[in-house]
Amino acid sequence: MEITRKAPIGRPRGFDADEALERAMMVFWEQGYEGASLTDLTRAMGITRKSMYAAFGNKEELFRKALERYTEGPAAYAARALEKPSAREVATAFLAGSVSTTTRPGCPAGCLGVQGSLAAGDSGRAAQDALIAWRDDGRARLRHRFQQAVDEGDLPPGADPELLARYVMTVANGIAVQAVGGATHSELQQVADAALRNWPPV
Amino acid sequence: MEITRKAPIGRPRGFDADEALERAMMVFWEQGYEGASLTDLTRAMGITRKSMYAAFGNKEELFRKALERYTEGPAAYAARALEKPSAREVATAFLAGSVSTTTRPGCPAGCLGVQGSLAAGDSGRAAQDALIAWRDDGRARLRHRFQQAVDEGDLPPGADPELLARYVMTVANGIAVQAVGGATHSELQQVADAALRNWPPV
DNA sequence: AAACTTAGATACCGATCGGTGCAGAATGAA
DNA sequence: TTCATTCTGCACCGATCGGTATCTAAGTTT
Repeated sequence: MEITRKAPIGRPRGFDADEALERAMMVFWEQGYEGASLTDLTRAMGITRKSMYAAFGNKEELFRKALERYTEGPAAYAARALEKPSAREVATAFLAGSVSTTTRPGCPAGCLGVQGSLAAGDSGRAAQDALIAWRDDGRARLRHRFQQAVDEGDLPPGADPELLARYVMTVANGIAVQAVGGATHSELQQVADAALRNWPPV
Repeated sequence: MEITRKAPIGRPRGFDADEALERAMMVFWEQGYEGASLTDLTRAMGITRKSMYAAFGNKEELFRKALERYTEGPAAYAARALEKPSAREVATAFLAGSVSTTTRPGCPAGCLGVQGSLAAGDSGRAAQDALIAWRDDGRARLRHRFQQAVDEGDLPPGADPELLARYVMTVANGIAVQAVGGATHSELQQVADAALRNWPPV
């Protein structure tokens, strides 16, 4: 029972799947799910349609994998923020990360988790639902973290973790919208600072 | 030189153009520019493609007219908010209006001015630009109003109208995103309250 | 070498996209 | 009535959509 599944017989893949997924993520980030055509995607990935289907399944699965990659890459600031020692630092790091990620040079403006999740035709409904679930998940993690802060006495007993999580997420979503409209890093960081000037907002 | 252009000869229009535009606005509101197909639009408007083209030009012009109608209808809260006597009331009314409009029963969730303006394929770029300009215009009006408040002594001399306008707009944009994700009126009103708990956020 | 799998290129599928052309009926002004 | 215009309805345009088929070439296993 040796585990010798090193190479699965046949000609090996001639492209770097991670690299290709990264490129696809950027296209989805900029154009959204419906706005990104297979022609756009495969051209950016440097592979043919057939190779894409063989490697990733179909457009929807490619999008889901791109979203995962986005979560672990550009959006990793969220997970890092949750590990900060105080609720104030969590909120501060979360918004600062959202500002940086939505205005990073060389990357599309805005947030992949927000792009294309607002309006959708029939073909984009599944992707839209996936993104709403993605944001809900992020909000739930913030809520749990703030609940923990209340339990630890870091936040006052009257603080409402649900409200605080929604508040932080709302500001972050607004920042993503502003970024697409051309707002700069420093402009949005000022907004983030203003949003947290009295924390918690009770 | 009499102005007798009452009826322009020929068979008169057999449908109410305002009513049709209202229906089109709702479709764009829900599905965005690219997500709304001509089939969706004309079915909702109750007219044929030909009639739509004769009355409104093309899809893009229809969208622009729908956006105007949105501004004067569901989004009229913005203009009303600007007339409030103090900056605090302006901000409060603006956010309350955005909460109500993005969660109004019988209307699509979210804001037409934000839907479909984040991600776009090639065919939606013009509409995307129009929406970004629309939001910029709203932000400029807020900025002027807050500048006036500073001039009048309603806001402290150190207050930054630019920042305040962007802050309010950012929260409103975030509220629109949250509404599409299913947030309720009361949840979002709590967020709006939290955002304005210390005003101005200096 | 045989078996197997993938790559690249190209053409194609049915469906839908935004937008038109056409036919025939309807309506009002001249 | 005559003429002009718009109505409805339907078929149609070229282009693009997501996805597939088919070919040959290439590389890695057994």
